[in-house]
Amino acid sequence: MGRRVTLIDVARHAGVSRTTASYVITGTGRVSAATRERVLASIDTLGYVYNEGAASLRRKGRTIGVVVPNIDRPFFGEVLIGVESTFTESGYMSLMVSTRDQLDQQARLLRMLREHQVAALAIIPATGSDHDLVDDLRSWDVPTVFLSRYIAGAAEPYVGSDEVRGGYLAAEHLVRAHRCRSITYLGGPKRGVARIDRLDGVRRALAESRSEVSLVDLTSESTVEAGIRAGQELARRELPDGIICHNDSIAMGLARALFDAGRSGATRIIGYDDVAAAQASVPSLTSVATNGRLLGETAARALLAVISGVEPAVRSHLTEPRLIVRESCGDHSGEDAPTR
Amino acid sequence: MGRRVTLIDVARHAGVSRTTASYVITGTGRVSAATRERVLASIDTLGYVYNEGAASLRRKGRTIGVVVPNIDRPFFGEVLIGVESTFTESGYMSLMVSTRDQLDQQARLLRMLREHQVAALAIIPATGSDHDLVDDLRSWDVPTVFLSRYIAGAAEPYVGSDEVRGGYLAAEHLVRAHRCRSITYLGGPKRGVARIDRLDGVRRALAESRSEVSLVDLTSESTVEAGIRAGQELARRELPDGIICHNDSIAMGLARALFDAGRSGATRIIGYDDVAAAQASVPSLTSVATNGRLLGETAARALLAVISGVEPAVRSHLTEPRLIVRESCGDHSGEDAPTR
DNA sequence: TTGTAAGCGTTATCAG
DNA sequence: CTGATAACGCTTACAA
Repeated sequence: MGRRVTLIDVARHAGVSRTTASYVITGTGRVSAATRERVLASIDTLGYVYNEGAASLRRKGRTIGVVVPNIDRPFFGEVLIGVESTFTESGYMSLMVSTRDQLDQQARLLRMLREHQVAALAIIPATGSDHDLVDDLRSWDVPTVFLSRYIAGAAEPYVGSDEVRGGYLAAEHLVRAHRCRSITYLGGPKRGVARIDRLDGVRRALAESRSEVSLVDLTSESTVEAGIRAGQELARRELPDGIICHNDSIAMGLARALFDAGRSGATRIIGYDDVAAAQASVPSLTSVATNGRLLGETAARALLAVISGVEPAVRSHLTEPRLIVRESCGDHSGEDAPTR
Repeated sequence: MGRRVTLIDVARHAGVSRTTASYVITGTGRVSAATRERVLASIDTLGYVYNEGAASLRRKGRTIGVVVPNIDRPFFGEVLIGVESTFTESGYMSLMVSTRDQLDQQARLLRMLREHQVAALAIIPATGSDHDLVDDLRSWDVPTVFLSRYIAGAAEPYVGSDEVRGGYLAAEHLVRAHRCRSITYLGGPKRGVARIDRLDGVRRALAESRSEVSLVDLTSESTVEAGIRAGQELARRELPDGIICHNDSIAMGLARALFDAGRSGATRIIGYDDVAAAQASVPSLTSVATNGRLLGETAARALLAVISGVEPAVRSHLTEPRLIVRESCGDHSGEDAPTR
């Protein structure tokens, strides 16, 4: 197990200076084709591998911090795919951490990322993150983008889907196509911005419809289990005409609970995110598609643009959600009056 | 925007040498309580942040490479949660990359990880990885563990669930509890080791049962869509008594397609991995639970043990899968003869 | 208990 | 086009 092969070894072996060797590796300086060949050959025979860490001591590093609440939530998984693939394609690596949606974890992990000198940061902030987080990141002074969740009242760069529009699309469909007169929004963290914005969109849609529509607002965790519990609860009372769920997991749990209660089809269900499983569920899930992967790619590209100096500051993007209509929101074959 | 604050600044400000400052930060040397306080105070007022990169130039680094085929497959997501949380708890950070299950991508990303001097490597190898990969990693000489997939014929450290046992459990249930006489194994990459092992277990179960049971072996992608297509195909012919799917996504797609064909309940379905959505699907999915999260934690711990010198070599682990019986494999209320 | 000094492997500046 | 030489920020014998 010999010593590590360093640039100096390569240089010696090729009969050039360290500088020249460095030039051919980074492609920076002007080097004659002949010497380049020689150096490349030496690298190969010596089995030299570039030391990114050492290099980062001088130039800017090539690792990027990626902060997510839960890697295993399907939607975040999609986002991560977009982020990671975009970065690695450009030669950057992603230091991914998952906060479990807890503020103390988030603080700890951000500190670690900082110590690792990440060149930029993409963050889906833990629910409850406030201006303290923004201040922290500002003082840190590294290009940052908020992804999928933003901090209320902070004008930081943000890439996400238009939540207001998403809520609007769902509610408008329930009211217009299905003549719903009572709607429940189910799930999500109480004060989450996504939730608030979507409810905003829902209310807007209700206001536009000229009929009286009642709106009930229920919070819950964003899991299948929570959806099941909520469904069991709801099934005991009179069901609303339509239920908009904070995500597809909740929606699937809800649908299952209603099925168990013998009330499948008794209300219209719309999910959110349109994850892969949505089309396979029975009934197949109508859902607001947000294209997490695209979101991730967009965020990554925005960061790369400022890292490479193309842009002076990170640009915000709001993507347009689409409503994917399937079976869970009721019959589309003809009229569809509420079956109260 | 001032210069970076370095250890030297801290030392000066606290009126000690760089060494002493370093000692209090790393907790390495013996420092008087008084000076420690002074240094800590200086760190705080100066806003010093430790430079992990610079430190790694001397001592071993604290980043670990994590290679996955697809971050967004639910099961891998679970595994990643386990890996990541275990590492960050011990102060290590995970450099995660996703190969899209392609060998060339995998090679490229491994090279990048190597240049980043990762202290260890956890890898779910891309399908088709062979001894070349093993050789590459061996020459690299960094503690490595194969996770969830191993390389056929290589005795490298491996943490995964007992696939043979998993296949056995599924088949045994179909044969014993449901008296199935024809079984199909559906999905997975043609020459994947998991697939081969599970089929092995299936055959073992069939051999143990004293009755003639036929086995059909169908490959497919591991997605919901592929499951749907396979289901449409299968529904056209005579269905087997039971179908064991390579994962839950396939199983859900399959169940949906059979439902659409009006043949729900016409066969018994068993999934694999027991992801969160399995319990919510209609019918709820019987599945072989592999506890991906535990797998990830185990692999991470095995690596940490050798990094920290507690163990001389990475230890392999095989975890025991469990069969979670739900509705999709048929009625358990009484007798259950095949309904041919 | 604290300080001195020699690296770690690369990049950047500035002459040749 | 090529080569010295000085950083970069930290760890770690070894000496005091």
